[in-house]
Amino acid sequence: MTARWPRVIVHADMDAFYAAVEQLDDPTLRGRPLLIGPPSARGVVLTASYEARPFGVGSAMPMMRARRLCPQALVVPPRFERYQEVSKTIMELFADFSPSVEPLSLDEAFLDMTGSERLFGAPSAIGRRLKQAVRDATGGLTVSVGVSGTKYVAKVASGFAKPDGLTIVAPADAAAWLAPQPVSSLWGAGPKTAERLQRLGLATIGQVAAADPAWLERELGAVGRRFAELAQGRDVRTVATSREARGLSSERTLETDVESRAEIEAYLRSAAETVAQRLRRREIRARGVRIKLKRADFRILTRQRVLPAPTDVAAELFAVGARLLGELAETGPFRLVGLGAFDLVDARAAESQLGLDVGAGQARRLETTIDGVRARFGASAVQRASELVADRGVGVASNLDFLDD
DNA sequence: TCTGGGGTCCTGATGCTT
DNA sequence: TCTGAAGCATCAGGACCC
Repeated sequence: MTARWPRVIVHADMDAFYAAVEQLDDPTLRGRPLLIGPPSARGVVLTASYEARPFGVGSAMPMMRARRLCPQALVVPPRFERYQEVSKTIMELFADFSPSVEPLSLDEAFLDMTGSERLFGAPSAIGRRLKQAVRDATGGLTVSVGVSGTKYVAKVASGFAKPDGLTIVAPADAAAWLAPQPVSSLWGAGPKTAERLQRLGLATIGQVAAADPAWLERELGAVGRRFAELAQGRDVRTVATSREARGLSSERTLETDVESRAEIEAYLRSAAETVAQRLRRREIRARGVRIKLKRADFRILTRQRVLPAPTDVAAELFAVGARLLGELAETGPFRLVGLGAFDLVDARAAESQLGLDVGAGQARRLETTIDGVRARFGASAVQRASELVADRGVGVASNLDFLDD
């Protein structure tokens, strides 16, 4: 019997999630190489099924290249609503195991299982039960699970024996277990940073652990200090059940590059509508707008501006976006156009700040019409009201009872 | 052999205020 | 009134993650 761990952190990561869901829903796809992703010429692979991976195909690979490497693979367009539905089932199941669940994406989450040994057994038993529960609840999907004393080690462990893996790393063994892993396994070390570490003579996590943390910080900045801690198996981050969104954006890679100002504006307008709708759905507003353009040579340009007042109105987001575009000296052609909102604030807090409370029953009290709203709250409120109408598919905007929800 | 979309965090430059 | 330092906010870009 091992000594009781100070913390028991589980990282659960579904195997080839999108592809696995497609194979679950359509038995004729089982055992076949699948590429989940848009069939467009400029798309990339979102997920490759395990049958496709031996051909050298993986996530983020350009679809055209993946199809050349694995011509027999079937390209399946993603069905995000379905993945969200399955994800909801899985996350609800995780909540039965622990009140402290932190979803990282549709297909992975951390669970803090500290203190649950009496109920679920030792860490290995927790892992086995979780895997079986996912299989039962989804009708056969597999999940890889890592269990350790910190988020970082649990995460590396879950990726250690994919697919359908279960890796347990006792906190006392964490540093030794991490030591032979490549530096690319460090959280926050992508290709660029891994290469920098290599140039510094550090190829494994053990070598990072043995390096002087002050030197690492001098060489790499804040990341260096973090790497030193992670490499020694130290990670004080807790499982966070809720996180406030910091920004929200919509962007699109175009089938062909665009140069005309009018065309770029049309894409900005559409992105502004998407962003505004999502802001309203979450009852938040943006205090800043950012536009993003990617040139044909892949150089990314961004321009941002802080707004005089928080907004969730598409027309206002677009107006600022168009102004930023107008101030830009670069002319394109551009392959991607996007618009984002940042510095998000709670809608009700923003409303009370502005005296623009059209959301909470006030509209009905006024027995309101659009003109009434305009007189009382100004044109921006009218604009917001009409966008709310559009959101809900209501044809006539004269009665604003629908605002009271 | 061509490179997505939606996010987060960090860094360095710059400008404003105290 | 001028100057410099410090602190802060803003901005643009880079890197990373799933």
